[in-house]
Amino acid sequence: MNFNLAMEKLKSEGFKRTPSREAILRLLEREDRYLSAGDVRKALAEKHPKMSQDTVYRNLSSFSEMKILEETELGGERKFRMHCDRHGHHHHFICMECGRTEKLDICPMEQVTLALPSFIIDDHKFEVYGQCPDCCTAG
Amino acid sequence: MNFNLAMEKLKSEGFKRTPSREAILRLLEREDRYLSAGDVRKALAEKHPKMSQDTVYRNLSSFSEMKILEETELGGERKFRMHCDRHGHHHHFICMECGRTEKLDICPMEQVTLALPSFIIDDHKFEVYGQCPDCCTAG
DNA sequence: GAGTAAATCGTAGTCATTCCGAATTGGAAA
DNA sequence: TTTCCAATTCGGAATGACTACGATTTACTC
Repeated sequence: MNFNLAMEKLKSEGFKRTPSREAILRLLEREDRYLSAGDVRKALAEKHPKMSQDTVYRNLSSFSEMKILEETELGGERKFRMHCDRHGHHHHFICMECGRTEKLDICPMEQVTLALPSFIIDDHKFEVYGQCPDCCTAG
Repeated sequence: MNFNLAMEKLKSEGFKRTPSREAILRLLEREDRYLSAGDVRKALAEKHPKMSQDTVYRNLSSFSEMKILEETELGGERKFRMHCDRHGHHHHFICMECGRTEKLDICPMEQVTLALPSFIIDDHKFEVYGQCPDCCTAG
């Protein structure tokens, strides 16, 4: 998803267009990796010094609920990135050095649903952690 | 892993046998599902009212480090369960109602390592969330 | 049984996140 | 364009999980 699509989605869901929301979404579009609320605040501190934490947290949660963002929980923090909606269902490799993500199309959920016939399955999480090629050589 | 094996492991790593550690490990053996530090404190409150949070957190972390426990992060909390060491590498289905877990032998990591030849892969997480058969009918 | 390092206690501190009342503002309606 | 109001934001306080730390107690060795 890109910035313009995200703004359309916001409008269609009855949300207002505010400078805070524009700045947060522009940042996430540019970074293309998982950022925490704190990361967002730091990155916007210069151009938006008065943006409160409440605003950052509330908007990130809203965006995540309406699927503009993808969300995960890592190292005791909630982290967010732009939703990859050009592709179907997918997961990510996450570089623990730089935060870079790599899309993975592999998902074993078909086998899981077959293996658990009497269970209701609502959700799942599949994430791979390590170092990306850039950080392998750098470290 | 069971209580006795866990106590052996503690001894072999030079840890002392204390009433706190016994109580925590007995509880986790009995429950056989993911518990948070808070869950542990509540469950032990009657018989061990003076056990401090420091003791609970420190011991859960130690046990996790030495692979007596398995650990995950769920709903903003660290959760722990006895390590399933009779079986090889595995993952879990986790019931969001009662916390019951079901072992999954399915894991797609071979395909992932093939798909990411120039990445260093250190770890991964694969969890499935939903309702177990008991909670399906109850809910 | 005495000595010592480990473990625990009680409490205070940290950090991410949420809550809340007051002030501001985007955007529809007049 | 101006008015208006619910949505949004701000600032700061509150919450909750987790960690840190000095003082005290305890498990284990000799």
